[in-house]
Amino acid sequence: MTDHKIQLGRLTKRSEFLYVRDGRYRAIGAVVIQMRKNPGHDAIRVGFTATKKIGNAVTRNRVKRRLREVARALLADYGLPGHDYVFIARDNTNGRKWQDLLDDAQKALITLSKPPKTKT
RNA sequence: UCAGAGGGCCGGACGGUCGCCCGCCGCCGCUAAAGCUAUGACGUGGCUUGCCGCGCCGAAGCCUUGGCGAAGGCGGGAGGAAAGUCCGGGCUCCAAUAUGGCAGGAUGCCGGAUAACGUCCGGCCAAUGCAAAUUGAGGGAAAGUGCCACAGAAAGGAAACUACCUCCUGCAAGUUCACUGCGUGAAAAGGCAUGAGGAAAAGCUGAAAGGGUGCGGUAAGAGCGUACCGGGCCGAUGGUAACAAAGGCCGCAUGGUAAACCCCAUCCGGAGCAAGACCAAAUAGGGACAGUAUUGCGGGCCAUAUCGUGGCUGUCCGGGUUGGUUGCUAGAGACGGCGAGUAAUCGCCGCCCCAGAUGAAUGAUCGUCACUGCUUUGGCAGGACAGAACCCGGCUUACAGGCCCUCUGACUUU
Repeated sequence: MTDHKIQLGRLTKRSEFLYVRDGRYRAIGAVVIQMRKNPGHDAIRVGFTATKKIGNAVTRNRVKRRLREVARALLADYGLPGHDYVFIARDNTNGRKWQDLLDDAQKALITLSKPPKTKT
């Protein structure tokens, strides 16, 4: 159980998003998750991205809120400390059922938490 | 009841679980500054030699104020268009954006409202509609210039052309009559051609053809005359005005286009909260003040008046970029009542505080009930347009579904 509060940090600068973009990523269902180890801290930090391809400002806001709830529900259990995450919305994120969206993100996070098989 | 016109309003509701942003409250912790003191340090005096008095310093102690952090409590938290960024203002800077002119731009019936507007309200005129109503860049075409495609004879000082009418001359054939013989003469009407004149009524066109129709008139015609319609000029009178208009005169004279140039009138400096101000960090040009020289430069351009700035010397210090703070939300403010006004709107009183984020909060999820559609009547789907970003007043555009009020026309009934 995770009774202790895990403080989720927030990515706010463009350079931080660009840093995570060069890390590992996994796309399942309606969500794409990028992850990269950040030696500068040992917390879990997260950012969200919804491009204009998703829709107008109202849909982009709603999609980012859903992804934020997904991250709050899952990262405490499946996130690795000292890593930065970026959740990217896809075209069907808005219409995806809530339980399916949770499953997608959970699978992606489990895959990412295992060490990579082929190390380059 | 059906069809239609105008205006106003709402933009699902309730609950469970888990969260976000801002403000306030009190508690705890940390921290900064000021103040107070001893069981403290120092100086000095007294004496019974380890106590007392005085002065001063000064906390890890007390107290006051401020800041930060975390558990908690309370309050608030997207729209009618928040949108497009199309107008108008407030606010800020641009070295002063002052006065006059030019250029450029915008607006354009009249009156009112307003901080202002290209907005709104009321009215006038024109067009459309049976009507309620709607629409209108709605000043000037006798200041000037330009343009009027295609078609058409002609697209603008009214003339040329076709066709029409009259007259002169010429031509050849025919008709009739006479003489007579295979021809001659005469006559009237007509044909063709040239010329002169009349007239602008007819000419397929075109968005538009220099008033229209009828009758008379005439060689043919013509406002040539006349009746009606249309038009122009003057205009009693009404209205603040746009404008309306009784009546009179004129046979009728200056086509359209100013979302073509232009003319007239009114208004307008530019850029925008990524404006601007402050703090911290770190690398090259640099900045401030004083003295000196007196000319150049500086609003889109010119002139006037001030104003700012540049060169050199001396002294003293820090700006682009990144991050943070501020600007930042109490305002042409919301609601209610009364009053003025046809209305837009304004005045007074009462009451309230109602988002301030910055990779950007204002929610995610589940259930119930309403709503809409389909349906085998059990249920199954769906929820429009759309997200504050300095703030107001408008305009424009988008919008599922629903509610209310007023008015018009037709039909039916009483």
